[in-house]
Amino acid sequence: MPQDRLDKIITRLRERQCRITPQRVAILKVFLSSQEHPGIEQVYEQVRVNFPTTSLATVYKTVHLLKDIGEILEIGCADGGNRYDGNKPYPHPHVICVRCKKIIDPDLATLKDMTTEVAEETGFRILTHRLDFFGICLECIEKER
Amino acid sequence: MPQDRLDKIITRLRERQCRITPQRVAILKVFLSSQEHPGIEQVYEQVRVNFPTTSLATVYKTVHLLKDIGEILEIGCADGGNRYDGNKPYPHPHVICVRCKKIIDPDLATLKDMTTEVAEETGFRILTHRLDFFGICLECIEKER
DNA sequence: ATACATGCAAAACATTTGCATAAGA
DNA sequence: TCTTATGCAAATGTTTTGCATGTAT
Repeated sequence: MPQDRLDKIITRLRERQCRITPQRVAILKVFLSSQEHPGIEQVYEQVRVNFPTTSLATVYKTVHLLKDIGEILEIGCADGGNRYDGNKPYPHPHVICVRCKKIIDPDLATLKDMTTEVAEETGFRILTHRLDFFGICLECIEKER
Repeated sequence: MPQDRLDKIITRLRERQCRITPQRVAILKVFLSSQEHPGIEQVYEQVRVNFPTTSLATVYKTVHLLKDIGEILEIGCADGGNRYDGNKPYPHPHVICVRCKKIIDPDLATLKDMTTEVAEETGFRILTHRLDFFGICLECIEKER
């Protein structure tokens, strides 16, 4: 778990006069130590291992806060519940298995100046983007045989 | 409104032993004649002009059906309600204004063999993808001054 | 005639909100 | 101390579902 990043985020929260509560730290640690793009429910369950009184509302509020300050990225999954990326909180592609819901981050050589290209063509001031591929992962293809 | 496409979809529905009801035809016509990527509520209101007894549930069920057979594309808008594209029901990029919710389809020179690239790198069988840019359109930039 | 679709209301979810209480600073 | 965060329950908004009735074929 990247301790330096945790410290950096805590500092940023303090600067915003946000209070550093045990719940917030616990939620942050779940995001920073998870490679599985957890959803709200997973974060909630993880946090309740050590802080059993934590409420779902607090998880939602904290996630909203972290999203607002740009320290986690929301992956709109449309179907059941959003997922979040706390390790690479900037726009990047995802590959999502529609069977097991696994999400991985591919390396894409393409996808360079697409944002620039879109801005020039549309006149939009582009703030962010999302690029998600949906398919079936190797393991699920095997299982289907 | 592309009459030939409407006929083609109706034929496909018949082949699936689906019944061609006035509500379904009305919903289809809204999708085929709209360039504004309507949401459920817009379709509902449009359809009720001519068929005032139509229920929201019927709109949802028909949208689900059309999505299933691949004749409309769902644009996951995460925030308030999904939007749909009945004119280009295959994956293509969108540029979405976060202020006025306008959605336009840009022409992108890039974005060629990205799906192939992802499939090769991850082993996934890629079924579909989405590429959405979020920003502020020219009109909304003006209004903000 | 007989499936299948409709429309209504209720249910199911995810998420947000109001407010009294608890607890960081 | 004083303000902000928590936790609960209720509210919200979207989408789904069960079922009796209606209707396309």
